[in-house]
Amino acid sequence: MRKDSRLSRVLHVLIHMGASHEPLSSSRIGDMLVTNPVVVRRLMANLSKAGFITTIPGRGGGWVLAQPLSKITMFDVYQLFGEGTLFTLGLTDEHTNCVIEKSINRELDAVLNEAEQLIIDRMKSLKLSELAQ
Amino acid sequence: MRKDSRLSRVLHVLIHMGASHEPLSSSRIGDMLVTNPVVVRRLMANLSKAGFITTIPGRGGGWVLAQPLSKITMFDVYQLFGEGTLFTLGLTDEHTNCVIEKSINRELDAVLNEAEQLIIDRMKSLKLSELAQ
DNA sequence: TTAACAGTAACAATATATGTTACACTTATG
DNA sequence: CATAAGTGTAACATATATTGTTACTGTTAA
Repeated sequence: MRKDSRLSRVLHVLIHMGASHEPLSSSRIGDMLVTNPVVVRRLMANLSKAGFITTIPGRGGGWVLAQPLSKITMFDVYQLFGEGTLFTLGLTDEHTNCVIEKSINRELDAVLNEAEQLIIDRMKSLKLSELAQ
Repeated sequence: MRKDSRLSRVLHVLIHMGASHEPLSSSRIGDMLVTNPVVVRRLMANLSKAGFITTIPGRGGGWVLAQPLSKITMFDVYQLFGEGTLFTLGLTDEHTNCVIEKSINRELDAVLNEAEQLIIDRMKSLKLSELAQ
Protein backbone atom coordinates (compact mmCIF):
# COMPACT_ATOMS: atom_id res chain seq x y z
CA MET A 1 0.00 0.00 0.00
CA ARG A 2 0.94 3.55 -0.57
CA LYS A 3 2.21 5.20 2.58
CA ASP A 4 1.07 8.52 3.94
CA SER A 5 4.11 10.41 5.16
CA ARG A 6 2.34 13.63 6.07
CA LEU A 7 2.44 13.02 9.81
CA SER A 8 6.10 12.15 9.72
CA ARG A 9 6.92 15.16 7.59
CA VAL A 10 4.94 17.62 9.64
CA LEU A 11 6.49 16.43 12.88
CA HIS A 12 9.86 16.95 11.31
CA VAL A 13 8.98 20.49 10.34
CA LEU A 14 7.49 21.43 13.68
CA ILE A 15 10.53 20.33 15.61
CA HIS A 16 12.90 22.16 13.30
CA MET A 17 10.64 25.15 13.71
CA GLY A 18 10.99 24.91 17.46
CA ALA A 19 14.72 25.21 17.07
CA SER A 20 14.53 28.22 14.77
CA HIS A 21 14.02 31.80 15.87
CA GLU A 22 13.17 33.12 12.45
CA PRO A 23 10.20 32.19 10.26
CA LEU A 24 10.63 29.15 8.06
CA SER A 25 9.52 29.53 4.46
CA SER A 26 7.96 26.84 2.30
CA SER A 27 11.01 26.97 0.11
CA ARG A 28 13.41 26.21 2.94
CA ILE A 29 11.13 23.53 4.34
CA GLY A 30 10.81 22.10 0.85
CA ASP A 31 14.58 21.75 0.76
CA MET A 32 14.47 19.98 4.11
CA LEU A 33 11.78 17.55 3.02
CA VAL A 34 13.10 17.22 -0.52
CA THR A 35 9.84 18.29 -2.06
CA ASN A 36 7.97 21.13 -3.67
CA PRO A 37 7.09 24.33 -1.80
CA VAL A 38 3.43 23.90 -2.70
CA VAL A 39 3.36 20.49 -1.10
CA VAL A 40 4.76 22.13 2.00
CA ARG A 41 2.10 24.83 2.00
CA ARG A 42 -0.58 22.18 1.80
CA LEU A 43 0.89 20.43 4.80
CA MET A 44 1.22 23.65 6.75
CA ALA A 45 -2.34 24.69 6.01
CA ASN A 46 -3.53 21.99 8.38
CA LEU A 47 -1.21 23.14 11.14
CA SER A 48 -2.25 26.73 10.62
CA LYS A 49 -5.97 25.98 10.81
CA ALA A 50 -5.39 24.00 13.97
CA GLY A 51 -3.56 26.91 15.54
CA PHE A 52 -0.18 25.29 15.94
CA ILE A 53 1.64 27.76 13.74
CA THR A 54 1.27 31.41 12.77
CA THR A 55 1.67 32.71 9.26
CA ILE A 56 3.96 35.65 8.69
CA PRO A 57 3.06 37.07 5.30
CA GLY A 58 5.20 38.84 2.79
CA ARG A 59 8.89 38.99 2.22
CA GLY A 60 10.98 37.36 4.90
CA GLY A 61 7.86 35.59 6.09
CA GLY A 62 6.92 31.98 6.56
CA TRP A 63 5.65 30.28 9.66
CA VAL A 64 6.53 30.27 13.31
CA LEU A 65 5.24 28.14 16.17
CA ALA A 66 2.14 29.51 17.85
CA GLN A 67 2.66 27.21 20.82
CA PRO A 68 5.74 25.76 22.46
CA LEU A 69 6.54 22.18 21.48
CA SER A 70 5.91 21.16 25.06
CA LYS A 71 2.22 21.93 24.58
CA ILE A 72 1.80 19.86 21.41
CA THR A 73 1.45 16.10 21.54
CA MET A 74 2.03 13.72 18.70
CA PHE A 75 -1.65 12.92 18.87
CA ASP A 76 -2.57 16.56 18.27
CA VAL A 77 -0.72 16.37 14.98
CA TYR A 78 -1.89 12.86 14.19
CA GLN A 79 -5.48 14.02 14.38
CA LEU A 80 -4.93 16.49 11.58
CA PHE A 81 -4.23 13.83 9.02
CA GLY A 82 -6.83 11.25 8.28
CA GLU A 83 -7.75 10.06 11.70
CA GLY A 84 -9.66 6.84 11.28
CA THR A 85 -7.65 5.75 8.29
CA LEU A 86 -4.72 4.35 10.18
CA PHE A 87 -4.91 0.82 8.83
CA THR A 88 -4.63 -0.44 5.31
CA LEU A 89 -7.09 -3.21 6.12
CA GLY A 90 -10.60 -2.62 4.96
CA LEU A 91 -13.76 -4.31 6.03
CA THR A 92 -16.23 -5.51 3.47
CA ASP A 93 -19.87 -4.64 3.53
CA GLU A 94 -21.25 -6.35 0.49
CA HIS A 95 -23.97 -8.08 2.44
CA THR A 96 -25.01 -6.52 5.65
CA ASN A 97 -27.24 -9.51 6.29
CA CYS A 98 -24.54 -12.20 6.20
CA VAL A 99 -23.84 -13.33 9.74
CA ILE A 100 -20.40 -14.57 8.81
CA GLU A 101 -19.39 -11.21 7.41
CA LYS A 102 -20.77 -9.53 10.49
CA SER A 103 -18.78 -11.83 12.72
CA ILE A 104 -15.57 -11.18 10.81
CA ASN A 105 -16.08 -7.46 10.81
CA ARG A 106 -16.85 -7.43 14.50
CA GLU A 107 -13.66 -9.30 15.36
CA LEU A 108 -11.42 -7.43 12.95
CA ASP A 109 -12.86 -4.13 14.07
CA ALA A 110 -12.28 -5.01 17.72
CA VAL A 111 -8.67 -5.92 17.09
CA LEU A 112 -7.95 -2.83 15.04
CA ASN A 113 -9.72 -0.51 17.44
CA GLU A 114 -7.78 -1.86 20.36
CA ALA A 115 -4.53 -1.34 18.48
CA GLU A 116 -5.53 2.15 17.42
CA GLN A 117 -6.42 3.05 20.98
CA LEU A 118 -3.00 1.90 22.07
CA ILE A 119 -1.41 4.10 19.46
CA ILE A 120 -3.56 7.05 20.43
CA ASP A 121 -2.71 6.66 24.11
CA ARG A 122 0.97 6.51 23.35
CA MET A 123 0.76 9.52 21.07
CA LYS A 124 -1.18 11.52 23.62
CA SER A 125 1.60 11.06 26.12
CA LEU A 126 4.31 12.06 23.68
CA LYS A 127 5.10 15.78 23.61
CA LEU A 128 6.94 17.10 20.60
CA SER A 129 9.48 18.63 22.94
CA GLU A 130 10.47 15.11 23.88
CA LEU A 131 11.18 14.28 20.28
CA ALA A 132 13.53 17.21 19.97
CA GLN A 133 16.08 15.66 22.28
CA MET B 1 -6.09 5.86 1.89
CA ARG B 2 -7.23 2.99 -0.23
CA LYS B 3 -8.25 0.00 1.83
CA ASP B 4 -7.11 -3.54 1.23
CA SER B 5 -10.08 -5.84 1.70
CA ARG B 6 -8.37 -9.06 0.70
CA LEU B 7 -8.00 -10.36 4.23
CA SER B 8 -11.61 -9.64 5.01
CA ARG B 9 -12.78 -11.22 1.79
CA VAL B 10 -10.68 -14.34 2.12
CA LEU B 11 -11.79 -14.92 5.69
CA HIS B 12 -15.34 -14.67 4.48
CA VAL B 13 -14.72 -17.27 1.80
CA LEU B 14 -12.88 -19.70 4.06
CA ILE B 15 -15.63 -19.74 6.62
CA HIS B 16 -18.32 -20.27 4.02
CA MET B 17 -16.16 -23.02 2.64
CA GLY B 18 -16.04 -24.63 6.04
CA ALA B 19 -19.80 -24.81 6.03
CA SER B 20 -20.01 -26.30 2.54
CA HIS B 21 -19.53 -29.93 1.68
CA GLU B 22 -19.15 -29.40 -2.03
CA PRO B 23 -16.42 -27.47 -3.82
CA LEU B 24 -16.98 -23.75 -4.19
CA SER B 25 -16.31 -22.30 -7.63
CA SER B 26 -14.91 -18.87 -8.38
CA SER B 27 -18.19 -17.97 -9.96
CA ARG B 28 -20.21 -18.74 -6.85
CA ILE B 29 -17.68 -17.04 -4.61
CA GLY B 30 -17.71 -14.07 -6.95
CA ASP B 31 -21.44 -13.81 -6.41
CA MET B 32 -20.87 -13.91 -2.65
CA LEU B 33 -18.24 -11.19 -2.73
CA VAL B 34 -19.97 -9.19 -5.45
CA THR B 35 -16.96 -9.29 -7.70
CA ASN B 36 -15.42 -10.94 -10.72
CA PRO B 37 -14.45 -14.64 -10.79
CA VAL B 38 -10.91 -13.73 -11.79
CA VAL B 39 -10.52 -11.54 -8.75
CA VAL B 40 -11.60 -14.52 -6.71
CA ARG B 41 -9.07 -16.81 -8.35
CA ARG B 42 -6.33 -14.34 -7.55
CA LEU B 43 -7.35 -14.32 -3.93
CA MET B 44 -7.58 -18.09 -3.78
CA ALA B 45 -4.17 -18.54 -5.38
CA ASN B 46 -2.59 -17.31 -2.15
CA LEU B 47 -4.60 -19.72 -0.05
CA SER B 48 -3.77 -22.57 -2.37
CA LYS B 49 -0.03 -21.91 -2.29
CA ALA B 50 -0.17 -21.74 1.48
CA GLY B 51 -1.90 -25.09 1.64
CA PHE B 52 -5.16 -23.96 3.17
CA ILE B 53 -7.31 -25.08 0.28
CA THR B 54 -7.21 -27.79 -2.37
CA THR B 55 -8.08 -27.23 -6.00
CA ILE B 56 -10.54 -29.55 -7.64
CA PRO B 57 -10.14 -29.09 -11.37
CA GLY B 58 -12.64 -29.50 -14.15
CA ARG B 59 -16.38 -29.47 -14.28
CA GLY B 60 -18.06 -29.40 -10.88
CA GLY B 61 -14.76 -28.37 -9.36
CA GLY B 62 -13.62 -25.42 -7.34
CA TRP B 63 -11.89 -25.41 -3.98
CA VAL B 64 -12.33 -27.20 -0.70
CA LEU B 65 -10.63 -26.69 2.63
CA ALA B 66 -7.40 -28.64 3.03
CA GLN B 67 -7.47 -28.12 6.77
CA PRO B 68 -10.27 -27.71 9.29
CA LEU B 69 -11.04 -24.14 10.31
CA SER B 70 -9.95 -24.99 13.82
CA LYS B 71 -6.39 -25.33 12.58
CA ILE B 72 -6.25 -21.99 10.81
CA THR B 73 -5.76 -18.76 12.73
CA MET B 74 -6.58 -15.30 11.50
CA PHE B 75 -2.87 -14.60 11.63
CA ASP B 76 -2.16 -17.44 9.19
CA VAL B 77 -4.37 -15.71 6.67
CA TYR B 78 -3.18 -12.23 7.56
CA GLN B 79 0.36 -13.25 6.74
CA LEU B 80 -0.59 -14.02 3.17
CA PHE B 81 -1.49 -10.46 2.35
CA GLY B 82 1.08 -7.77 2.70
CA GLU B 83 2.46 -8.42 6.13
CA GLY B 84 4.40 -5.38 7.15
CA THR B 85 2.12 -3.00 5.35
CA LEU B 86 -0.52 -2.80 8.02
CA PHE B 87 -0.36 0.94 8.59
CA THR B 88 -1.01 3.78 6.22
CA LEU B 89 1.60 5.85 8.03
CA GLY B 90 4.94 6.03 6.34
CA LEU B 91 8.25 7.11 7.74
CA THR B 92 10.43 9.50 5.85
CA ASP B 93 14.02 8.85 5.03
CA GLU B 94 15.05 11.90 3.11
CA HIS B 95 18.03 12.55 5.33
CA THR B 96 19.41 9.65 7.19
CA ASN B 97 21.77 12.01 8.97
CA CYS B 98 19.14 14.29 10.51
CA VAL B 99 18.90 13.50 14.22
CA ILE B 100 15.41 14.91 14.42
CA GLU B 101 14.16 12.65 11.66
CA LYS B 102 15.85 9.72 13.35
CA SER B 103 14.21 10.54 16.64
CA ILE B 104 10.76 10.81 15.04
CA ASN B 105 11.18 7.58 13.15
CA ARG B 106 12.37 5.79 16.23
CA GLU B 107 9.36 6.85 18.26
CA LEU B 108 6.82 6.32 15.50
CA ASP B 109 8.28 2.97 14.69
CA ALA B 110 8.17 1.89 18.32
CA VAL B 111 4.53 2.87 18.65
CA LEU B 112 3.49 1.18 15.42
CA ASN B 113 5.46 -1.97 16.14
CA GLU B 114 3.89 -2.29 19.53
CA ALA B 115 0.45 -1.93 18.02
CA GLU B 116 1.20 -4.40 15.27
CA GLN B 117 2.47 -6.91 17.78
CA LEU B 118 -0.75 -6.55 19.70
CA ILE B 119 -2.73 -7.22 16.53
CA ILE B 120 -0.59 -10.20 15.65
CA ASP B 121 -0.98 -11.70 19.11
CA ARG B 122 -4.72 -11.29 18.95
CA MET B 123 -4.89 -12.79 15.48
CA LYS B 124 -2.74 -15.73 16.46
CA SER B 125 -5.20 -16.62 19.19
CA LEU B 126 -8.20 -16.36 16.90
CA LYS B 127 -9.12 -19.58 15.10
CA LEU B 128 -11.35 -19.29 12.10
CA SER B 129 -13.66 -21.84 13.66
CA GLU B 130 -14.40 -19.26 16.33
CA LEU B 131 -15.50 -16.79 13.68
CA ALA B 132 -17.98 -19.25 12.28
CA GLN B 133 -20.19 -19.07 15.33
C1' DT C 1 -18.28 -33.47 -27.78
C1' DT C 2 -19.52 -29.98 -24.78
C1' DA C 3 -20.09 -27.36 -20.65
C1' DA C 4 -18.07 -26.08 -16.35
C1' DC C 5 -14.28 -25.29 -14.07
C1' DA C 6 -9.04 -23.28 -12.63
C1' DG C 7 -4.85 -20.67 -13.94
C1' DT C 8 -2.89 -16.82 -15.89
C1' DA C 9 -1.59 -12.99 -18.82
C1' DA C 10 -2.80 -8.44 -20.24
C1' DC C 11 -5.01 -4.34 -19.73
C1' DA C 12 -8.41 -0.81 -17.79
C1' DA C 13 -10.46 1.56 -13.79
C1' DT C 14 -10.06 3.74 -9.43
C1' DA C 15 -8.45 6.31 -5.58
C1' DT C 16 -5.14 9.10 -3.09
C1' DA C 17 -0.83 11.16 -1.71
C1' DT C 18 2.41 13.58 -4.09
C1' DG C 19 4.44 16.60 -7.61
C1' DT C 20 4.07 20.68 -10.59
C1' DT C 21 2.66 25.01 -12.83
C1' DA C 22 0.38 29.26 -12.57
C1' DC C 23 -1.51 33.22 -10.56
C1' DA C 24 -3.45 36.57 -7.08
C1' DC C 25 -2.21 38.89 -3.01
C1' DT C 26 0.94 40.71 0.76
C1' DT C 27 5.06 42.79 2.73
C1' DA C 28 9.92 44.14 3.53
C1' DT C 29 13.74 46.30 1.23
C1' DG C 30 16.41 49.07 -1.72
C1' DC D 1 7.73 53.01 -5.80
C1' DA D 2 9.36 48.94 -7.96
C1' DT D 3 10.88 44.48 -6.95
C1' DA D 4 11.88 40.31 -4.72
C1' DA D 5 10.29 37.04 -1.40
C1' DG D 6 6.69 35.28 0.71
C1' DT D 7 1.63 32.65 1.40
C1' DG D 8 -2.80 30.70 -0.43
C1' DT D 9 -5.03 28.21 -3.73
C1' DA D 10 -6.74 26.26 -8.01
C1' DA D 11 -5.81 23.09 -11.63
C1' DC D 12 -3.64 19.42 -13.52
C1' DA D 13 -0.08 15.57 -13.88
C1' DT D 14 2.24 11.47 -11.68
C1' DA D 15 2.77 7.28 -9.25
C1' DT D 16 1.16 3.11 -7.22
C1' DA D 17 -1.55 -0.71 -5.60
C1' DT D 18 -6.05 -2.91 -5.33
C1' DT D 19 -9.72 -4.02 -8.02
C1' DG D 20 -12.23 -5.00 -12.32
C1' DT D 21 -12.41 -7.09 -16.95
C1' DT D 22 -11.45 -9.76 -21.20
C1' DA D 23 -9.37 -13.52 -23.34
C1' DC D 24 -7.12 -17.64 -23.65
C1' DT D 25 -5.25 -22.49 -22.36
C1' DG D 26 -5.90 -26.72 -20.09
C1' DT D 27 -8.66 -30.13 -17.34
C1' DT D 28 -12.58 -32.97 -16.13
C1' DA D 29 -17.37 -34.62 -15.72
C1' DA D 30 -21.58 -35.51 -18.17
